[in-house]
Amino acid sequence: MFMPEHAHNKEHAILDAAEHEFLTKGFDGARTTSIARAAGVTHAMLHYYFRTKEKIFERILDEKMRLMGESVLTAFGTPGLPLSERLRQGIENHFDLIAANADLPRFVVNEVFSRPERYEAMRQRIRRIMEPLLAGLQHDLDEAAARGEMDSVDALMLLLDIISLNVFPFLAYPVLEPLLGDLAGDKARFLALRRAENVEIIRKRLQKTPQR
Amino acid sequence: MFMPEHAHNKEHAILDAAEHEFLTKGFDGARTTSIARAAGVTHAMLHYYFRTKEKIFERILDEKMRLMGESVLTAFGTPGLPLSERLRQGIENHFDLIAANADLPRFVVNEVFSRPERYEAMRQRIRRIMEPLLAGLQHDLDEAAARGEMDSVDALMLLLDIISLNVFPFLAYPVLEPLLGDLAGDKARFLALRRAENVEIIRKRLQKTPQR
DNA sequence: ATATTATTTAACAAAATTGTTAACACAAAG
DNA sequence: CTTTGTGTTAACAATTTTGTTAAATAATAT
Repeated sequence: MFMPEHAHNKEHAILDAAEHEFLTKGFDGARTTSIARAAGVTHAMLHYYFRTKEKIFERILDEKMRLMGESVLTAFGTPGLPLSERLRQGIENHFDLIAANADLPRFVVNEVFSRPERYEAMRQRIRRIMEPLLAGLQHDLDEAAARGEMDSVDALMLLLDIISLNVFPFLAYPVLEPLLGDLAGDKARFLALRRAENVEIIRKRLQKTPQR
Repeated sequence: MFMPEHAHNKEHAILDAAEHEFLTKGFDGARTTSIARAAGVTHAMLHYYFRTKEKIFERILDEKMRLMGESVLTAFGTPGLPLSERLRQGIENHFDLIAANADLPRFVVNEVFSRPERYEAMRQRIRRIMEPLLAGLQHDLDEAAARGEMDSVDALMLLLDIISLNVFPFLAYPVLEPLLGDLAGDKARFLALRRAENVEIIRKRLQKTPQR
């Protein structure tokens, strides 16, 4: 029976169960006993493998923050395309990545943004990921503006526009749902419309104001 | 010593302390003993006035949800102005109301959006507040579009654009802060820029695409 | 085979947390 | 003054929750 020794069955089962528990209930609402039950192990095993609830949580949080940063990078990182096309693809990729991890935004808002000590530890990582991306984007935006192809904008403001528009609907969906009228219940169709709207609003934001 | 009997000193002190505790820590993270300590009463008083932790929480949640709905209504409710001006004022008022209650969005995202049973109870209220507002806005948008003054848009999509853009920066501020560069630490200045950006992006969204 | 190390279990322990209760204080009403 | 109702306190209780530990079992190495 060969099995790579890093893939402890139970350790992995615990991490899977913990991910679900922490993502849906948050750190304070999560119960180690509930994680153990879902993983099919006694709760003493949690402590054997991870010592404390905090340590399991950190494992999950680290992974999710990495995914979050990665999603921004891979979404907007495609080079070799005209800027407007790169942005359109970036918005769509970013939207799709969030759609595929729809509970991630709320988790990050809950667990990171509300605890200064947690995001203190991530400041550096965030900067190292975002600053080069912003610098490159700003460079391209400035060039396009100098050629008169686009309105001049600040890269951070533009990225914040995009992320706000892409993320917020997933946070607010439960409250939105009763307002959707004819497309209530048809989440997929709403999301498709929303994705298109986000592309369109950013396209128009960058459009040069017509001279009159 | 006259004192309106509904203004029990301690009852009010408990509600104040509970508001702070629940807003900053959420239902699961909040401790009734901590609320009692902050209010300067024994924790038995909490149960005397409110029976259970749940009941105190509901009081706070109800008030905050009302404030949330009210903020949208009062922000966009000003009649008798041209639509573009009404929208500009609406965006600015809504932004300012959130800025004055900066911990509200996270609270609502945490406590309502993640608990189906909680927002189930609010569906009706949300509909009764939002549907007339949306219908009125859609009417005006359609008129302006028919006159050729504006691009044609769906009112719900437009409102979601605005709320996304206004709310998200407050949710994400802790993560944004290290990226602000020269205006890091100067939250007021960043928020002023952000408010202006939100007005501008919506203005351009509604702008008719130039014929070519 | 034996020794050593890793994994697993069940029972226990400590602390925290929400909620209850009986007694007490005190003002107002009769 | 006595009664009645409200507010208040301290002590207690029940449960939950995280974490520990000693003993049992399985795996691995010597």
